[in-house]
Order: sequence, then C-alpha cells, then structure tokens
Amino acid sequence: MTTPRPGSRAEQRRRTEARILDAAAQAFLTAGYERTTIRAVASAAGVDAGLVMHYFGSKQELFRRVIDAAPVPEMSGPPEQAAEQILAALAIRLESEPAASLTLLRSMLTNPEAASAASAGIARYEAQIAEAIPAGDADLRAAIISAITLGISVSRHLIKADELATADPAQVISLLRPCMRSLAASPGHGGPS
Amino acid sequence: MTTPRPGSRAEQRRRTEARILDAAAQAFLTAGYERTTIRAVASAAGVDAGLVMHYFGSKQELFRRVIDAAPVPEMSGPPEQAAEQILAALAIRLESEPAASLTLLRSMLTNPEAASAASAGIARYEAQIAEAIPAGDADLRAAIISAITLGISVSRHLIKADELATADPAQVISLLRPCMRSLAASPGHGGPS
DNA sequence: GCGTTCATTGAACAAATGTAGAATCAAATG
DNA sequence: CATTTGATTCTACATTTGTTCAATGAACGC
Repeated sequence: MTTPRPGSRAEQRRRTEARILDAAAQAFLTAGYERTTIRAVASAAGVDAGLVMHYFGSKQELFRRVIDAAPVPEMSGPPEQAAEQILAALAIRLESEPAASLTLLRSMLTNPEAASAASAGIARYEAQIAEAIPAGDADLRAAIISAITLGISVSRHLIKADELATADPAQVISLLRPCMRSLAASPGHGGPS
Repeated sequence: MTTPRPGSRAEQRRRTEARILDAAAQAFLTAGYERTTIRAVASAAGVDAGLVMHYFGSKQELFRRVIDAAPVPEMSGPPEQAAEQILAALAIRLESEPAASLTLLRSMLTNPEAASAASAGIARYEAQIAEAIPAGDADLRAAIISAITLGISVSRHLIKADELATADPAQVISLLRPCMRSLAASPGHGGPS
C-alpha cells in the first residue's frame, strides 16, 4: 500500500513535510524570499530548523518545491472568445490570487532563481494567449495582456493601498472588457477607429 | 557662496555623498533592498562602509534618501486629452524608466517601509489621473490605469524575459491606445458599447 | 604655524542566518 | 525482546550584515 495507516512513520513524515511546505509558501508569500528564514518556517510548522534542512536540503530547494506548486492558468476554447476567457481568468485572480503565483511574483524580483522559474511560467501563459489571437503581432499583444493582468494582480494583492484592493471584481472586469477586446480582437472585428 | 571652490572639504563631501547615493540607487535597483549590502554600496562608491553609516545613519535612511529622488509623474492639461497624456507618460517610461521609480517598485515588494513610501507616490499619481477623468468611477479607473502602467513597466524593465522588453515603444503605445481611451473616456465619448 | 574640525578609514562586535553533525527517542523489523 | 531504521531535536560553526568606535590625516579658522 502507498497509504499506510495513520500514525505510521511514512504517513507522519508526509504530513510534516506538507506542513513545512504550507508554512514556507505562506512565509515566502508574505515576506519574500530574502526575509523568509528557515527558522521561521520551521517554527511556523512546529518543527526544528534542522528538520527542514534534512528534508529539503537547502533554502533554495525548499523554495523550488514551493513554486513547483504554482499552477499555470489554462486557456482553452475557441479563439473568438479569447478576450472573455482572459477576463474570466482575471476575475478569478481578483477574487483570490493563488498564493503560489504571488509568491513567485514577489520573489522573482529579489531572487534570481525565482526569476527564471517565473519567467518560464509567464512565457507559457503568454504562448497560450498568443495562440488565441489571430494577428501578426499576437506575441506582443499577448505580452501586453499578460503585463496588464500582472499589474492588476500586483496592485490588488501585493500593494493593497489602492482603490483596486477593495474594488468589486465585476466592476473591474467590465472596465477592462474594452481593453481586452481591443487587444485580443481579430483584425477587423476589433475596436473603433 | 553655497558652492565653494572645488577641492574644498564641503564640496568633496557633497561629491562623495552623491557618489554613494548613485551607487545605492543602482544597487537597490538591480538587487532590491534585502540583497543590497552597505559594504557593496560603499565599495561601488569607492569608499568605506563606515562612511556610509556616518553620512546616512542607517541602511533604511540611505534607502529613504534614494527613493526621495523618485519623481512623481506630472499630469497637466485639458481633461479631454487625458488618455493621450497617460500614453505619453507611459511612452517615456518605456524608453527609460526612471531608476528611482523602479527601485521603489522592486523594493516595495520586499521592504515594508518602501511599500508605504511607494503607496504614497502611486496614490498621488492616481489622484492626478482621476482628476482628469470625468466619470463617477474615476478613482477606480485611475487605479486600473495606474495598475496597467505598473504592469507594463515591471514586465519590460524588471522581468525582461518578455516580448515587451524588446518591443518597439511606439507599437506598444498604439496597441494600448484603445485601452487607455476606453478607461479615460468621458461617458458618451468612449469606446463602442 | 597651531589647534580644531571633519572626511575617511580600519578593525571589531553582536546578531542573524544557512547549514552540518551528533544525539535522542519512537517505530519498524526480525 | 533486541536491533535497526528513521523522524526529530540540540548544539555548534562559519559567514554575512548592520553598526560602532577609535585612529588618521588633511583642510580650515585663528
């Protein structure tokens, strides 16, 4: 069996490891990579610092394990509705940004290793968007869309001292709809002018 | 005279202090607050670490002095051209973001003190934009505009591994024009539906 | 010219941090 | 029950970092 009875050594370890990962995610999210100490993570997980090292090898490795859990937003469906899909994904992020994504975002600005990991994720996301945009400059349009999404997320969830932090998601989405339509529009079906 | 002859003690001090501030700005910009060490700043300025402390008192104070130099973008002119002004300001930021602004941006995500300082600056900027928008939800629109600007700046100058990093500013601006128009538009003069 | 001021340096300290290894104690195994 | 394995903790170390303080030497005022 891969699921031994609770209380067993293997199960206990799995639980402890999960607790450490949770505490680490929380710490990296709120404090960023540099300000997060192994001792603090260990303490939050109710565990000794040495154990964290024993299980994860190093702080960098622990960090990598945390951001490995960051999901890449999925785009699917007909290209005509690209704008609406992007808006829908953004709406979800307005309600509650996945902690891992924000962790990544915050840490990539201070931690070189996080930067490359995050860049990869962002690139994947942009590629998905670009695929859904029927235009010669689809890549740039996708990058702009991604940048806007990023800016909105950062303003709302990280900076916080902002009108956006408390705004009604639906209102934000409706204000951004023309934006996204003009960026994701097929040439000829796009905005005015 | 407030400008004594060159080589004088006062002048020498002024120059040294400026050199330290420059080195600090550069260091905070590229490395963020936490990863920037006083020794590294001092070394880059060709000076001893003790001198930095002697002049600026503490790392926090040095940081404050650096971000005090961050300019707040100015908005002026008739509200009808609000969108074009925002785009013009963004165009400048695309060419070369002021180092101080980016320093602020990067550091505010890791340093609590930087966060409040930056929030104040952003709030001033948003207030200026909001003034130029004749709409009931001007504040939220301004916040979104500010967030978009932030997202574009971060993507281009901080993340870099992005289509935006190498994109032609004019093309970016033209793609964003419908966006900004729809957000800064007077009700009735805005985008389609 | 002489004593003072001040820019600047060098050495050193205390605290924090990532990390390593020995020690401990319960669970697994025979 | 005896032995071993592995989860967990304790102690300690080396390094880094912000910070302090005494020492030095050149510019300044008299």
